[in-house]
Amino acid sequence: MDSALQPPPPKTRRRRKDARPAEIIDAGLAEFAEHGFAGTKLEDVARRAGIVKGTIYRYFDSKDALFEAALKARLTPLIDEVEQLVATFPGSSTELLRLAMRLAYGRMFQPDAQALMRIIISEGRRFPAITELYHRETVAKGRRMIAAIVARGVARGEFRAGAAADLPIVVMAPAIMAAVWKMTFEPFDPLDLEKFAAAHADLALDGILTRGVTAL
Amino acid sequence: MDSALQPPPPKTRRRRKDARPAEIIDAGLAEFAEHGFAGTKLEDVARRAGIVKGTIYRYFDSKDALFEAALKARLTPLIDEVEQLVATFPGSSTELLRLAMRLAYGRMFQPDAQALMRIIISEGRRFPAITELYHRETVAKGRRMIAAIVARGVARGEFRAGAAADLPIVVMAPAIMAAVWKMTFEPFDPLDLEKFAAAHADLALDGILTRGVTAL
Amino acid sequence: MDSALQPPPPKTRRRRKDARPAEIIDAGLAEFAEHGFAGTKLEDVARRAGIVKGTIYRYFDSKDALFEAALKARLTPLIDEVEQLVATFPGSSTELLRLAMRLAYGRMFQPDAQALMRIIISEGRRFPAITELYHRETVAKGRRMIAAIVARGVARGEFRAGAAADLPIVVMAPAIMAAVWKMTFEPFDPLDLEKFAAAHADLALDGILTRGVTAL
Amino acid sequence: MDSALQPPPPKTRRRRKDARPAEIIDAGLAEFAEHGFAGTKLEDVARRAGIVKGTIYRYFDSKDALFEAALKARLTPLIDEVEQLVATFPGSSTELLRLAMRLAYGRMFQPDAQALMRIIISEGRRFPAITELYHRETVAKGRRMIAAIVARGVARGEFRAGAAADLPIVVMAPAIMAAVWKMTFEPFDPLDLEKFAAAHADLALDGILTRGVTAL
DNA sequence: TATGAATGAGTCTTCATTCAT
DNA sequence: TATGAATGAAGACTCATTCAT
Repeated sequence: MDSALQPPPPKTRRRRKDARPAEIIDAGLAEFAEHGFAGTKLEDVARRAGIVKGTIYRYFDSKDALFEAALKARLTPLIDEVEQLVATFPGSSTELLRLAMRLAYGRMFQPDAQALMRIIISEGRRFPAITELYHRETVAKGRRMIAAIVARGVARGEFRAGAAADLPIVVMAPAIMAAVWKMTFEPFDPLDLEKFAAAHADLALDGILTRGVTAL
Repeated sequence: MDSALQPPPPKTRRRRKDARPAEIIDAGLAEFAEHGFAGTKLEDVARRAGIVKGTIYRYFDSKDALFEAALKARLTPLIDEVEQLVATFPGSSTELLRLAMRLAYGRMFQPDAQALMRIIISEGRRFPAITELYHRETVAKGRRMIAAIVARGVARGEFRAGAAADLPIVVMAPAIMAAVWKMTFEPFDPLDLEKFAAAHADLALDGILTRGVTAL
Repeated sequence: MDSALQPPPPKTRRRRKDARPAEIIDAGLAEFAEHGFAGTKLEDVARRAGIVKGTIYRYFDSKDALFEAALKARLTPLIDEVEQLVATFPGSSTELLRLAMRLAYGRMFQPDAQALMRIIISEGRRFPAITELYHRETVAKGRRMIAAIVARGVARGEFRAGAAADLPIVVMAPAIMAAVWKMTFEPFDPLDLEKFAAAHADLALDGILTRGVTAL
Repeated sequence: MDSALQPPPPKTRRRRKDARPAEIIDAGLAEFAEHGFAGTKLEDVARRAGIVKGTIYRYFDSKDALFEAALKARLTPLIDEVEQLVATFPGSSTELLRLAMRLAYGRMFQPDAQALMRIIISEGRRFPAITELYHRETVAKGRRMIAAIVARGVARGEFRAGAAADLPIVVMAPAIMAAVWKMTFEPFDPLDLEKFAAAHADLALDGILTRGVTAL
């Protein structure tokens, strides 16, 4: 997916370490995710990219510019066609929801996506344009997708109408917690993603209440 | 609760610039939450506290020390007695869970708690000791609490055993998403906390599936 | 005259090298005159002022700001009262002109004035605001002064009306050449200022033609 | 005159970007005059010459080398034969002086000569070898020329012996002021060169005093 | 204790210069 | 020969920290 961003290796051997923008962006993303914007030293980015500090400026006007470019490069927009998928999906809404959850988990826990998320949470306030972009291309689309699925389920009588269905993002919410957990507490208290995803699905579909019992 | 950290106002009037540690900590917390550790300038902290940069060093050895002190000061440990509450709670487990959720929401969205959370997410990696402390005093306790509640519900036949009950933190997970959302996307796409909490409770208790239908 | 710009020495002993703005300005002016704006290193300015690079920034926002401040501080405006002097001068216009020339030479060849002039010539294009200020406060006033003197001489029948009297700045012009010469060729071909001033006066008053002979 | 420095265009058509030394020198001279030595970026010189930064190094060893080469290339030595002209000039010394002044003005206000002068004034101190060369080839020769003319005038009884005749450079001095003025204050206070030259001649020949009146 | 000036170790950024193609 | 990428040594500017008062 991201591979489109990295042009194929050049035909002839390169100078020293092959330092095209893409590698700088990779290095930058990693450093920004690790140290935050202010805490990142361009020297470290350069070293990680195998080049020298000054070279960064051949491709990016400033640290800010690199930051924005790096985030934008990795911000892989959710495909809009999902809504069509929803419309044409042959199976049950439960299956569809499970599929969506698998996609979401599969995507959210890619290293790049994790890095991006961490950066957005940490630095978003200072880079509203990027936050807005991220929100528009990823968050909002994801929300529309899950809303469409829930709406379908309700329409077909598979899902309950109610407060949860009215704010369907809550259905996907636990995945965010898992992501935040992983980027924060993993070293002290690792999270078993498989189990968590299963618990998530279990909760989201059936709730915690015993079957047949009317919730308070 | 925090009051223990803020000594009672002195009996006599203070100088215009009243710069005790607590005010420095307040200022520091705010600045750290806003700009991150590396991005925070002690000069700004001082200005916000109404004092002068050098004065900070009268109370804190270094920026690091202030950072740790500020976080520790605001890190209000969850009271351990909750488990007793769970043991002695007279009502239904649903009621108990709703109560816990109210407590959680009431607490997590205090400005201080939000600031703390944001800082932990942003800077946790670089300050493992603090992250660990936060995890121990807040996260782990919260998890034990919710686990106790769920266990009680299951034991009393009110809650389903199953994947969710096995990883009960998932029950509280959506609140985290709300917190992250507020600290990140609120300006672009505000979240109605009341509605969200209601949807959360609705989902957590009943799931999204229609009643009486066995989930796939 | 400039002394007004240098506050009296402080009552108590100073820290290290006594580094108030005025000393930084002195150092800056010297360095700028010697190396031009771009060629001047703030480190050198600091060293010359007996301080450290960073200290400059306590007093000046940037190299630019120091540059402008330094020039403005040394730009001692010509006193406007000269015109009154012209109106009330009791002697002949020749005496008055000689007096003005003495003043001009006495002033233009002060080290500060030389430094200022050299900087204005070298950097004026890049700092139009300063050039304009210099022009307004020094050059234009000087020109008005000489114009007034010449007008007086013409009115009293002492000076010839004619092309020179119509553009009286030409009367003072040779002094500029002397200044430029001194700042440029002095090491190779020193200029005897006394002799030059005498030659200047001789030329300006009598011209090169023999008396009684009508020029071409 | 300069043509010796610019080789004739090649017989065959050139590539689009025709970047021989002469064009680099043109560009360099312009940039140096505009921004000074330190303030000039080779990248800008290259762009102005229609080539690329690295190419400059094919022709010049360093920025310094380009600087010197550029100045030397434009430094058109005054022709030594002037002295012969003086010796053989048929007309009056006044006519001869006027002729010399016309030549001087005609030459000094060429764009190249202006650029050169500005650079010499601005950077001369840092490049004594060039300053000395300029002095030797232009200034000193000019001075000899004017000295010869004045001497002739005095010898023929047309010019007064006296202080001005003893330091004949003062006769030409106003032209320098005009040059400095043009390169510095022209945007704020333009100088009418025709009028100035006329005033200059008027002053230099007749002085400001009324005819028939003994000065001072 | 509080201040504010000073320090100096960084950090970003620029740019003359080199080098492989 | 010309290019354009890369280098690395500065240089402007910042800011945590120190220190005299």
